[in-house]
Amino acid sequence: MTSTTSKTTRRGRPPRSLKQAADGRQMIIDAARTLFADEGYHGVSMRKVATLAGCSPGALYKLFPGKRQLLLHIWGEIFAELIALLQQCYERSEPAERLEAMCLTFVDFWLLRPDDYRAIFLIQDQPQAEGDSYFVDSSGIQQSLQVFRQAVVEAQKLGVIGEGDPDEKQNVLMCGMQGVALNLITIPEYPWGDPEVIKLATVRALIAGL
Amino acid sequence: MTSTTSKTTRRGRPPRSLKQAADGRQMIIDAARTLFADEGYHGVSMRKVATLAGCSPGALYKLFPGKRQLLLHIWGEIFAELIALLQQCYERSEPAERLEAMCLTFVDFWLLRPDDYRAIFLIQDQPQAEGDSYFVDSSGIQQSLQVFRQAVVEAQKLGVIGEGDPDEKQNVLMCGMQGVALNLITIPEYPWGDPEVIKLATVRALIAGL
DNA sequence: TTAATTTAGTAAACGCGTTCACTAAAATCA
DNA sequence: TGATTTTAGTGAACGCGTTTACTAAATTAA
Repeated sequence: MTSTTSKTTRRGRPPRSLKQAADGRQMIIDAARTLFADEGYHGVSMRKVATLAGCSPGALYKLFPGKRQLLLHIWGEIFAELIALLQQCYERSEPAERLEAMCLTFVDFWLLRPDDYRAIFLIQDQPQAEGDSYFVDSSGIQQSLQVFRQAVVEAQKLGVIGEGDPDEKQNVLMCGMQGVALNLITIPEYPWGDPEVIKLATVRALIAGL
Repeated sequence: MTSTTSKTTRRGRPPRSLKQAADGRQMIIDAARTLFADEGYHGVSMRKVATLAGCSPGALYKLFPGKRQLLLHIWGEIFAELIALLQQCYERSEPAERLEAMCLTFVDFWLLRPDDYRAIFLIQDQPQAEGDSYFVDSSGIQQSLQVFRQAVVEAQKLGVIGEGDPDEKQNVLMCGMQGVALNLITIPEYPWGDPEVIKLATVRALIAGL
């Protein structure tokens, strides 16, 4: 124990308050967003973000551990788009075909946005620090995917897919769908055949096999 | 027509002969291989390769359009390892479980080599030129995967998976397996649960649903 | 006040992939 | 023999992500 109350007055310059830090982060995110909207992914560089945010490149690293963690907040918007589409799909489809329709929507979403897909999944700078669940926590992916999760549960009730842990079923579906997107987008030279065919075949196989 | 015989004597310095170019490429590849063996992926930089090969960084771009196309030749060796494992797996397993065993081997291979996986699939510098099927052609992936293809065909004969285009079945399986690897490797923060569980669940779902 | 301590932020540097202006070399044409 | 043309190869440069040495600022302790 350093002290009983542990409120031994600190000695040097105080760090930014949480609010200050959050505000600073928001400034930077806004700058990045502007840059992204104007010039696309390739236009978002740490140097340009810093310039637009009115600070030095190094200063960004006081608030974000790296570029990836900064871009995360932009990716959140793209996921929001995906979720919105899934929601629409959920509402407009019949229960029996709902899961398949949503899965196809999921894959199509990425196939139509190969650049976004690459930027989100394919950019891994260095061996990421362990335990800092930055990605999922900060963008609330899990919660957003709840509509998908619900479709899984309902499909189970309808007997479209088997019983068992719905989280596991959902994960299997997501892995499979991302696999299709990954392969078609990053290895376009391989003779995958008609994208529609492999997309449909994969989704149906997964649903039939679950 | 510029000329009937079209063998109008060329005017300037002649370009490297095909053999010269191939030899030059081999020098560079060997340098890259050495660097890779000594220092891993992060040790392979165009500058260091050039130094080791005894030329300037710019010279590399006369023989390779970019780093990715240079690394391709190293990746070929990694694939060879994978193919060897698949071959072993084929020989050691019973026909009825062969396909599942090989699929699991496939996924495990990447899960045990996340750095290799990232280096091969996740590094996409710029929008790739269209039509230059560099990846598949140069490393002969398709031909190497024949043992897998054979397992698919045999599984069809045994009724383990359904009938239909075996290429399509193979593609679906590969997409699914890569999907598992991709997700577990690049989004480790997400609660995928036990890797073994999702791996097995995905492979079995695919096989059961095909 | 002054010294000590802690943080914020900057400017320069590092190594990177890649491009480009340029020089050197090797061939043909006059 | 030049003069010309085409390619090989170099070295400097660009912009990048990131790190680091340092300065400025803000606080407490003496």
